[in-house]
Amino acid sequence: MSVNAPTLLWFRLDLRLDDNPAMQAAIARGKPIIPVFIYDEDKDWPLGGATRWWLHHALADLQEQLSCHGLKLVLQSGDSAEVISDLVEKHEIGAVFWNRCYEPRTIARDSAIKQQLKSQTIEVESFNTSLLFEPWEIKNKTGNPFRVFTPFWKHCLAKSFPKTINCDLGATKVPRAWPDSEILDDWKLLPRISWDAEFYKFWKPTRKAGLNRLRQFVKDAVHDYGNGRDRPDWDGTSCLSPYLHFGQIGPREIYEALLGKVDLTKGGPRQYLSEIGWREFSYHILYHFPSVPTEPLRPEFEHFPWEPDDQLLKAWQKGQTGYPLVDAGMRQLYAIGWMHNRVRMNAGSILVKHLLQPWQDGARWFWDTLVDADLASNTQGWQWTAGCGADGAPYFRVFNPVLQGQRFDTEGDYVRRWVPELAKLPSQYIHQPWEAPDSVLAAADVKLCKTYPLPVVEHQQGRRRALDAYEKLKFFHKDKK
DNA sequence: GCTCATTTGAC
DNA sequence: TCAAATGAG
Repeated sequence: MSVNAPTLLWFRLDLRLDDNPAMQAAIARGKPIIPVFIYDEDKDWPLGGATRWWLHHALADLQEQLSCHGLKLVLQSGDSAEVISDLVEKHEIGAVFWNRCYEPRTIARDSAIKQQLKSQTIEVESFNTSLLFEPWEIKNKTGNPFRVFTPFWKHCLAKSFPKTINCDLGATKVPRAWPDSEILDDWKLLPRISWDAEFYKFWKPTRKAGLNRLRQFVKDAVHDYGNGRDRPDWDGTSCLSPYLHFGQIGPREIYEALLGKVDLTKGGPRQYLSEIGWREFSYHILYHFPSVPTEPLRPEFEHFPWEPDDQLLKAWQKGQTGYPLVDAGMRQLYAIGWMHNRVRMNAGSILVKHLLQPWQDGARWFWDTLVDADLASNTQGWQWTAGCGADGAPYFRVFNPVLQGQRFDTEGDYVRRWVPELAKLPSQYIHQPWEAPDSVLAAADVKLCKTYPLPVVEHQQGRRRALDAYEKLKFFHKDKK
């Protein structure tokens, strides 16, 4: 091996140069650095349209940042193990560093790659930059993983939080010869039909924009996060989820941005930090129970009497359920690749409870359409909604989308923004157009069943049916025992 | 085994 | 006020 055997720096869901321990290790090694990103499509969870869009821009942004230090981002597509072994051989790589991912298949793949490289006596090391705490570090007193959020997070809060990693980017060394790179545009991550126009209005998928958003959020919204996070008609959430997913911003950076500026022990800031905690918890669960993306964590739910129905699923996907709050959310999702969390809970609840559609179908749709589609968080969210996961909502809690709308979108501005055919309805009726007198409907140009549907399932009836289904499950469970 | 506590609600 | 299962200690 030559004395200057370069370091291969393998980028994955850590698309930033700061607070990047693999990067810092590569710099510290003192050899030329070859950054690479491998487009290796997962067979079970291929990237959805929205995440492909985000990834394209995140990679372009990373290319630009690397070029400031004379570095390139080598793009290769194909099987990760093959691409890496090919690069290692052709470019006499001396070390391979990366930051860890935690999806079950990725763990298996990366472990195999690590072993292979070790057997070739190549230096190889992986690091943590995506989580505050490694999933295997957190255990309850019996040595088992937590299954309930509150004790999990209390346990975490009692530990000292990790600091960001300083990267000495001025000290990077550039290789004499660069490996061939594919062209980002050739990966065709951007949509062919331009359905993404609204994406550009709402998002700036660069690290710098994410940092700006973070700074703004810490300055303004985090103080009233307790109320703001529940209002889809306000701008009260951080909107950092896609940046977090792709690692353009890390949780350590968020923690540090809050530290010293706000009191993290109470109020909005404490609540916001606990949302970062839910992200940690989701990864904890995914790591310890790797089948959760497709299987309910509570085994009795395998026998839940779902009633899969393509028409109902499609009505939900298109935002045609007849419940304005839910439809607004589903259309917001399709338009900008994101939905307010309060509305995600309501949209999920309607699909799973009122419509009796399997939560996995909802999770798949979210996976395809969300810019922040994240296996751990998406899975956790849907299992929570369906009541079949860790720390799930009690089954008898069925959201009433009308009351939720009236409570959290009080004037109906959110509905007006995303369901324009209801825009002229007065606030009193906007969450329940079927209750409006004919004269009000006429004045608002709403023709029920024509311009906007009646609820696909009436609330009381849907609620009753869901509760009955859960009730059956309970008996089945007791019989088995 | 006993006690304590529990993200997001509404009939 | 209600509900009530279950994890954690």
